[in-house]
Parts: sequence; structure tokens; C-alpha cells
Amino acid sequence: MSQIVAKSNRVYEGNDKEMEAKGGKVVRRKRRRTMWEGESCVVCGDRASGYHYNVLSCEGCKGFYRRVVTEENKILICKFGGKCKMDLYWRRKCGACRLKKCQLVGMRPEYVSNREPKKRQKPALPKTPEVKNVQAKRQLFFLCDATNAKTLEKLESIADIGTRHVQSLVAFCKKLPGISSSEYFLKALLGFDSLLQADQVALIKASTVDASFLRSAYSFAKNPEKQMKQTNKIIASLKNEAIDLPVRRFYDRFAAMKPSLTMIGLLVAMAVFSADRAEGITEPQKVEEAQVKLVKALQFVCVRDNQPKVFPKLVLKLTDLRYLNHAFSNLLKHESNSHLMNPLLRELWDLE
DNA sequence: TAGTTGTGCGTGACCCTT
DNA sequence: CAAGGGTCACGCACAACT
Repeated sequence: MSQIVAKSNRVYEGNDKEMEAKGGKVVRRKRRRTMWEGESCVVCGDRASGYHYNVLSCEGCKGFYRRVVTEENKILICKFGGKCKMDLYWRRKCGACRLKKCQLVGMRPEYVSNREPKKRQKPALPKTPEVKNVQAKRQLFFLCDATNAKTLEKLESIADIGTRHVQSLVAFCKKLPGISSSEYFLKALLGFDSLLQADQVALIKASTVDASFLRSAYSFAKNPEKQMKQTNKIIASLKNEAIDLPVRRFYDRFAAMKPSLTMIGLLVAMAVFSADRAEGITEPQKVEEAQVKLVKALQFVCVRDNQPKVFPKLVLKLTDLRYLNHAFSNLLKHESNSHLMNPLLRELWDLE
């Protein structure tokens, strides 16, 4: 049923998206002529209003992209299989595919200058050294919060552990931008959300096993008996003891360093920001820059916590992690019961 | 179970600023 | 004039209620 609906400055003929989807006319107020008159938005095909974020696009796609980029915690998931055709109707139905199309046609997040969403301003605290220190601690706690090993100790089976690991790793990565606006030493740290979505997925996929081992190692350092029971269970279920010794050695040496939760959090972040390990990263330089900053942050924390000698040892642990990751993934690929694992894990480890 | 109402949030056209 | 950012009426989705 078509009717004229007046919206402040806009005049629509009935339900615009239905009308548009059926090829109907949407009556809009006359607009100023621009040099882009007659051009179509390369994302959705609507009338283009100019070049926005590097792409000839409409006002809708411009606003959509700006919101997605500035609202850092936004998670877009396609409910229709990830292959939605972008047109005037579907652009409003599926944000995930719309964003994918925006990126595909070349919209660039760095063209969105104000990446911080507008919030009510809190009264600014004077930046004394004490205040800075408190702020730094808060930021670091925020960073490490998602790696809290406590919740992981409750896990009962491999699949369950893996799933929760993946979910908490994603949550952790989503929180990484939280430190990007810090007034302190992490000020310039590149946020995870500033990366292209495909890069984000590739990095998470490549670092899942590392993050799991780091959490388990931290858990072991705090409560060796409890964590070893869990590890024994995993190794027993894999029916392959080749990985047993390296894992135990890794845990022992890790525990001897007595790393703090903060250090673990930074190591997990460093494992995530490892472009050389994830295949097909589009913006490796961004990832590498972020990793360099994380290394500096880790060094700072080690010195601050009177453990300067621990810093090089922790960095070397990333090399050990690579070996464990490789060995563990290979084991899973040859594990006869891999089909019993959670589908999410199978997808992450490329299992058939 | 179906219909109605309330609420929160995403959308996009327009305007202002640079 | 182009392009980025802000604004806000509108409409949709979903929950709560009848």
C-alpha cells in the first residue's frame, strides 16, 4: 500500500525500500546539482553524491561506513551466508556484506579522520605522574582482562576449551582498540579494529593456538597441579605423546619466569599482531607497526615491575610457541576424531 | 497464539565546516 | 565546489504486554 509520507525534509512514496526493491520510484526533494549527477554508488547502486572515503558512493553508504569505522566495538555478522547481493534493498538488510563491499571497492578507514565515537566528556584529570600511572594500570588491566585464565580452568573438553578460547580471543582483540586512545605510552598503538576485517579474521585464526598455550601456561604458573590435570586430559585425548614433553617444558620455563597477567596479555597481543604468520594479510605494515609498539610496551612493563631480565625470555617464548602451534595443528590434522570437534575449531585449524 | 504497544537503534538526507 | 562530519526524523526489529 503506497502512501505519501512526509519526513521533515524528505518526501517518500510509501515504503521506500520495498518500492525501490520492486523498481518503484522514490520521490525525493530536489537536490543541488553536482558533477556526480547521474553516477551510481559503487557499493549499492543508489545515486552517488561524490567520492567518500576514496570511493564514489551515496550518502547512505558514506554514513554507514563512517559509523562502522567510528563505532569500534561493532560486530557485523551476515545471517544469510555472507554472499548478499548489495542493492538498495539488501544494503539495509545485511551490514556485514555491505561493509565487505565497501572494503572491496576500496573504502579506506584511514580516510575517516575522527575514529573515536562522540561521547560525553568527563572532566579531565590533571596529568600528574600518579594519575598517569593509574591510567596506565587501568588500560593494561583492560588489555589483559579477556585473557583471565580463571574462566578457562573450568573447561572440560578440548572442543569446549577451544571454543571459549576463540571467543575470548575475539573479545580480547575487540578490546585492543580500547588502549589506542590512552594518554600514556600506548597512545600510538594501532587498534585491532582499524585493520581490514579479512586481516582481523586471518590474524585471529593464526594466533588462536598461541593464545591458548599462553593462557594455559599462565594457569599452570598459578596452579600447576590443576592445569597439568587439564593438559594431561588433552594429551591423552589426542592419543599422541609426542607433544607431551615440549608442552611440559614450555609450561615449566614459563612458570619459572613468574610473568604477570599484564605480561601474558601483551604476549597474546603480540601473537595476534604477527603478520608474517597469517596468510594473505593486505596491510602487513600496520600489523608490524603495532607489534613493535607492543614489544616496547612489554619491555616497559618488565622494567617497571622490576623484572628486566624476563623481557628477552618472554619474547623468545614466542618462538617456542611457533613450534608448539605447528606441532599441535599437525596433530589435530591427523587426529582421527577431529570430526568430533566443534565446527568452529575445525574451521580455524583447517580440519576436514 | 496473535495482536498491540513501547523502546532502542540503524539509516540516510540534508546541512555545516573545512 | 568537493568531501568529511554532525544532526535528527523516521522506520525497523524485538521485547513486553494484553
